[in-house]
Amino acid sequence: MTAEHDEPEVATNFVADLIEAEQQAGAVATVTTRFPPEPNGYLHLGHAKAIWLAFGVAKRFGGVCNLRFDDTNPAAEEAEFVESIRTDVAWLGYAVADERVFFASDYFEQLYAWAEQLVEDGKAYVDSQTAEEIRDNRGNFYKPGVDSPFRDRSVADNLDLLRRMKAGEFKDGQHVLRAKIDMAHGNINLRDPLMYRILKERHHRTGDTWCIYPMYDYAHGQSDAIERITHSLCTLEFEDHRPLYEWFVDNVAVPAKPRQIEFAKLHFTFTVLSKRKLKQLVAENVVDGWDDPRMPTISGVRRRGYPPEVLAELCERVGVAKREGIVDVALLDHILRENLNRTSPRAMAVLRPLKLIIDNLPEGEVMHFDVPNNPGDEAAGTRSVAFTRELWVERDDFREEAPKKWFRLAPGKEVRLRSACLVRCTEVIKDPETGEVIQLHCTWDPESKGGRSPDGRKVRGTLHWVSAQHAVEGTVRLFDRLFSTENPTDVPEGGSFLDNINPDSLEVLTGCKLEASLGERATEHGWRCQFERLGYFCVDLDSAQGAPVFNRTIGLRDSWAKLEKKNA
RNA sequence: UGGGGCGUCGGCAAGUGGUAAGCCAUCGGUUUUUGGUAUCGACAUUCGUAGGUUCGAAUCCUACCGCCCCAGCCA
Repeated sequence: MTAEHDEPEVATNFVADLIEAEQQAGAVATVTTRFPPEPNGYLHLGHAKAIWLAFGVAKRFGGVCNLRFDDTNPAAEEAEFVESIRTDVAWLGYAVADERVFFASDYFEQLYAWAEQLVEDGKAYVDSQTAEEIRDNRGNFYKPGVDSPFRDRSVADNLDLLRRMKAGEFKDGQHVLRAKIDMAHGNINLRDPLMYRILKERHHRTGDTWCIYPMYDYAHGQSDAIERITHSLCTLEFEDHRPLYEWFVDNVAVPAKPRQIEFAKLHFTFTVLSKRKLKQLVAENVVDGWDDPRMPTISGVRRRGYPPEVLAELCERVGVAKREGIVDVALLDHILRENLNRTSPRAMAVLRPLKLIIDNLPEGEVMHFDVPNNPGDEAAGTRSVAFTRELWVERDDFREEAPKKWFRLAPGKEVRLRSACLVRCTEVIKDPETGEVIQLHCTWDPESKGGRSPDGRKVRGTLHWVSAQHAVEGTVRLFDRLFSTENPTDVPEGGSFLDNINPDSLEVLTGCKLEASLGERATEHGWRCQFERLGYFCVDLDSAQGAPVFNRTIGLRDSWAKLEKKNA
């Protein structure tokens, strides 16, 4: 047991390898990256990967990472999203200093000055075709584009027009500024891409100062250069934009030359991760908002009870590559459970209560048992739990006719009540009308206090329980995956991904019986624990004093359910 | 009929000329007062296919096949 503490291996990836190679090749500036969200929606698991990569790679090489809002389209963006994004990034564990938070809109003035320069250099022109004409003349995959009739305007005319565009003399769509590159280029992005469009739209930060706004391709690389970004990481669909990114950086007098590197997005089975679709789920009330615990948004998983470290661990294990793949959500589930098992204190709660009476225990007698808070972690200590004649146990833990390998309660069967004692079922009371089992009678073995088997007899079933007299009532929400098919977007002609919604993704249980200690947590929103034998839960935002509400983050692995299903 | 990418186990993913890591899933065993956890074992004679170079190829060459992205005044 000597110093075998190897630093936890940090998995490598092609981006890190690339930077390392650059550093070994010689003088490199401090690695600077950026996470550039557009403030037009909430962040989701896909963004978590981009954040983890951008911030992670910067940290790994002793550099920094900026948070830059790519707010070049006032028609879609709102300050509300700026706030939610900042909250989410911070929650993920990346404290971004205020002086590292930027906005593309901070650079509007500079970007415009460079645009005039490009015009003066004869490398940009004002096009006055209609949107439709521009589209038609752009050609397509098979047909080269056609030069705009305005392509050869004089520098003076272009400058004049551009200034008047900026001054607000024209209507939306009347003119655009385009880079003069090559209308016949195989890469359509280089067929004289638009740099500016007229948009008489109030911007969430610059207000009405501007009525022309730069397009992504023109703004992004230049913003990177201004911030001295060395490595501009983005997803694969921007690969064909790289030549354009480089064209601008080469033709504008920027102070530095950033490098764009693309990686594959994250995808999960049984999940949808596109802003458009997530927006649709919210808009059509399929879920209860962006932070619905079933949503794959950062705010959703936060409310669901995910610790932020789980997402970083996930990214670490999935890796970074250029291959577009779909990660099995089971991996996420596994990492989640692994974290929660290690960190969650245990408690007992009965979700679907059934009364159990111990006949040979006097009424009014209260015993207290010491229960470990985490059997895997002695340092977590123990707590005292009250035990009485009348208890609540889980309905699912009783079967009138025990199937093969059933270790739980059944007439005549003996089970262990966790940390308390052994009891044997002696009588089953049913509702004479409905036949429903409403109460169980048992006798306990006083020799088995603490749950030990006094004579070594095998008792394979162990049940969780709550003293009826001490129980606190609460609501528990059970979540299942939002979609019932592995690839929700794979739908037949005319179908919608909404057709694959799992109708049973939410189950709300009221009147659950919680161990007394749980009642004291009702206002500790986000507090996590394990309900023994059931899963990991956390206190929901809706929880209040006297009316606790718990969310099930994820269930425990259930090999009995699996066995039973297999035998069915 | 264009341009840009990608193809290694069911799913991720290492490997960059010396004879296929790891993780998840799956299956089986052990331990167990959570049918949980932990732990042990099984799981690619083969790297999209076909040729070629080489003593030796997932790695180099050639051809072919398959999949993804691009035709917003979105990012």
